Amino acid sequence: MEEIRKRRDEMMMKRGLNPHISIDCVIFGFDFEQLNVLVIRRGVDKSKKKSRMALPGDLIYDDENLDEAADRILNELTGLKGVFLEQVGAFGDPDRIKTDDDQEWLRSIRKKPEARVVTVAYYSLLPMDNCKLLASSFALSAEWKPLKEINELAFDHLDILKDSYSKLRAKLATHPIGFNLLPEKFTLGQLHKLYEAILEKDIDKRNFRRKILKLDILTQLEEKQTGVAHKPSRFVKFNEKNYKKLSETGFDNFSF
Amino acid sequence: MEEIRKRRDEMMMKRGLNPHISIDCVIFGFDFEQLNVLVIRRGVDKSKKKSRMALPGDLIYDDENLDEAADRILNELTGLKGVFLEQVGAFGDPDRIKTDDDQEWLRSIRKKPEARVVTVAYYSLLPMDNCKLLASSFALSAEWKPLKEINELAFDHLDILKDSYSKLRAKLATHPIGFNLLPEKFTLGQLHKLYEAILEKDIDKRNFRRKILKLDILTQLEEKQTGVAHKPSRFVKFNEKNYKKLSETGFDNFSF
DNA sequence: CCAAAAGTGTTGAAGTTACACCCATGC
DNA sequence: GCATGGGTGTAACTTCAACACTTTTGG
Repeated sequence: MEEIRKRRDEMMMKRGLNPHISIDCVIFGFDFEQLNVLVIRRGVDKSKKKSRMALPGDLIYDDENLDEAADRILNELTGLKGVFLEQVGAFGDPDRIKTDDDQEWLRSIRKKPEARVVTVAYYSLLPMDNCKLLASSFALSAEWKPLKEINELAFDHLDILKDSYSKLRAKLATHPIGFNLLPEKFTLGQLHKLYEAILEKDIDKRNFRRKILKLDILTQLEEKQTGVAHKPSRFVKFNEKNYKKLSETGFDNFSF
Repeated sequence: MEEIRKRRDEMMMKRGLNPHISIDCVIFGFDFEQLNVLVIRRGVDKSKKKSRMALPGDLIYDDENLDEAADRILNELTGLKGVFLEQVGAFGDPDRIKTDDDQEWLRSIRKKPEARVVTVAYYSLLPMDNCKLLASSFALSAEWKPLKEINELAFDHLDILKDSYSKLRAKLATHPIGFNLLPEKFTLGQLHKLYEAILEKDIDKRNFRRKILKLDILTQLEEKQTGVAHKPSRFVKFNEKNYKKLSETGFDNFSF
């Protein structure tokens, strides 16, 4: 703990941490069954009761903009670069630091633990497979947790998570972003399950396939699944060009 | 100028201005012809060249949350309370203060003009009629300007405006929010023009009316227009209950 | 042979688009 | 009487929702 603070203090000297603005990231991953969120252990475990987990986040540096800071946090934690990342918004209730536990945690990592901090939340979609979970300057450890099982988080992180999730669902209704949660090659069945998991409802298989295919953003590959105990599915990947275009325009609807 | 700073300094003593976070508001109004935006004059007119205009905005107080701060700014400027207000997001490029002009303005109103400030942007929709334009602690004067004629603004306010506008359009495609720009009683023709103005395209009159009416959020009134040189239109107003419900759920579409 | 997911079409209902004329009013 | 926007219906087309069976593989 003392170590962490020391290292951070050194960093601050060099680069200029801004103690008033932080970034928190809601990192979504899909394990082909359900939606998961990356949460960190803070490690204030003094009194043996398990401390609440938190969203990964950090203060920003004075020489980086908000998107860059979010990118940095994501990269420190997962080793990934250039993944889907979108701002959710700013959260800044004066009383967002609620519990003693939270306060203790802040004292352990911040120079001015009592200062009001406004946090800017981002959500990110990434393929869970080629993603390591690294300890980092702001997290003792990190782990994936099913979205449905997350009932409490430190600070106002549960609010942030809820907002992020509803933003994800809204965006999914107008933009083909779900793909960001899957590996490069995937099957329509996986995509189908992904939509069902995010939207929390059953979707008719035939209608789903028709609708997705009509978007014309997928290229069918020759390669098939192996080692599955059922008829193997053909893999698909993006048609990058069409996908980009559609990602920008979206397929809005009350459209006239 | 000196006056303004003095008054603000007093306020800060009492209440605690947070010099690191500001709020900027994009206030949209509709004059039955086109979309307008409320911009303020900053009044740094020393060198006689007209200074650029800006979005209304202010630092936040330490005891108010972000939504409250936005509400306060809006209320100071227009006298209105409880109007439609939605967060756009945080903007915080380290170099958002671009010109000498901007820097001079900051020196005139802020204690620490060189500090990095992250701003949280909101957009607001309000009926232009019962809205006064008041000078306020952060604006010498305010005026409506057609959106289309705004080609430059101070700081990064033009970026904020663009983002707000596209957020407005996206939201309009899924939620019946356009009504917030109209007075309590309005005609379908006015609403039609409003949609055309925001979406920047012609919309077939009959299809528009059918689609809007099918939402079942309007109540037809007996009262008709007077003093118009054509067949007078019946006024309509909301069915509050249905409107609320639809505002929350939206009428999304890629929906399965 | 059994379990498990892949893959495939049709039909009826609902929604969308495009389009033209008469009406009520002020001047 | 003329200019202006208000108000109305239909037909062709597209999209959507609901629904069941055969195929391929592993075990």
